[in-house]
Amino acid sequence: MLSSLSYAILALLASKPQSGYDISRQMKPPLGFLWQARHGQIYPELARLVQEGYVDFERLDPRAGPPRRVHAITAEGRAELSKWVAIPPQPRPMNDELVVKAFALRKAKAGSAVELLKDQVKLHEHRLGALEQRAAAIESRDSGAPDPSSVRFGEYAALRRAIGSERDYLVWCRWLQQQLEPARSTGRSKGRSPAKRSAARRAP
Amino acid sequence: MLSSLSYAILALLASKPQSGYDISRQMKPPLGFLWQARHGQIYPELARLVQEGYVDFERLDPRAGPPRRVHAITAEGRAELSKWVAIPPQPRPMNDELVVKAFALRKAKAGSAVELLKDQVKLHEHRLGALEQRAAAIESRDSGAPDPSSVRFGEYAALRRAIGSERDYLVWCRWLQQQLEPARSTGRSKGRSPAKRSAARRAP
DNA sequence: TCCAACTATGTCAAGCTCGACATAGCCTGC
DNA sequence: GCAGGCTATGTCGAGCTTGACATAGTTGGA
Repeated sequence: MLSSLSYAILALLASKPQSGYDISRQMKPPLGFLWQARHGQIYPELARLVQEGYVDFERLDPRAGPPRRVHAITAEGRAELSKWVAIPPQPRPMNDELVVKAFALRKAKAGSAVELLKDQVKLHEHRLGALEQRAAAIESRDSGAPDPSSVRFGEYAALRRAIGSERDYLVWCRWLQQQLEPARSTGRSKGRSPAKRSAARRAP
Repeated sequence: MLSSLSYAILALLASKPQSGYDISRQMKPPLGFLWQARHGQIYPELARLVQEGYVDFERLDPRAGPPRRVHAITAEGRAELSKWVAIPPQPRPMNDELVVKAFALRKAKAGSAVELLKDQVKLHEHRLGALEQRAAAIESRDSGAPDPSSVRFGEYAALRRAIGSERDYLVWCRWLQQQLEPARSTGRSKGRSPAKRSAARRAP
């Protein structure tokens, strides 16, 4: 049985032959949106896939720069991948430290929490922007969403998932900021009525 | 340096003294919404926290059932927790097999993919329902969202995050289903106009 | 009566992931 | 000239996580 990472590598190689370095760039956190991994994990996995016969490679010696190993998926690799695609996925927990910090917020000063949230919002806005740009590039090329039979459909579907996820994350961060702001202000909140405060906190 | 799991345990113990079993029930996948972990990871971590002095416990021997160890956070534990809450969180990648499968979808029959999505939707609808019920219970108790100073605020914030995440996941699953359905139908699609098909696929 | 499921705690091997270390040539700016 | 950054590949130890195995009393149904 191959690891999930192996299948992610096979999926990338099925879309286009490429080097381990190319793969690691696409999977590199925090911008990777298919499967995040570091090169330290990718190269050994790639070597294993070659050994098992699911992938082969060709050495390329460009004039400039170090030699590259361009990997391609084999017929066996394609068969293995399509078998795997049809079986139910294993859900992985999305354990997020920020959620734990929000849970334990009462133990901290509200000020540091707001600082922390601002940084998080900035980080996720950056990632969201990059993802949206990529999705927009595909949409302008295909005049909307690509057809499921298109080579670009897979990337587009993965992008939509990542974009939705980031937007939702930002919505939550901003909701949390809004909750904390009235409590933090030392002077300004005096002018605000309790009714207004309560309305701002009310769930939709 | 403690692990993220340790802080999640401390956060739970800060809200209420409880046994390792209680903690493992709250963290048990797939319903855990603060931090997911199995008991096999929780008990050793709890023992370590006791050894480090961040947690202590009391043996309780109920008439019925096996003896329980009710753990409580110490003053040192609270200090450690509030120090940690103020530092920036480490982002963990949300690697989802289903996204990889969607990426590699062209390699599979559309039929099995739709089957698979239906199962996923059912699973996530179930989790979403359970989370919404919990959130609703808190909202009815507090007539809306709890105040940030409330003991229930942390749980409510974590719940909102999990609920948003599930809803977003379901939106994506249904979008993907919609994309695949027209392509899968062998006879029914003949009556549908290409314009309609294209409009259904268009990005918002 | 026996089997299954739940409470309650614990251990452990195997596998996955991260971050650091290592090498080496090329290019750009100071 | 040289420091820093990029391309490009690889190794490795430490730590995190999973899933199975282990124990043992209680409750409820077939």
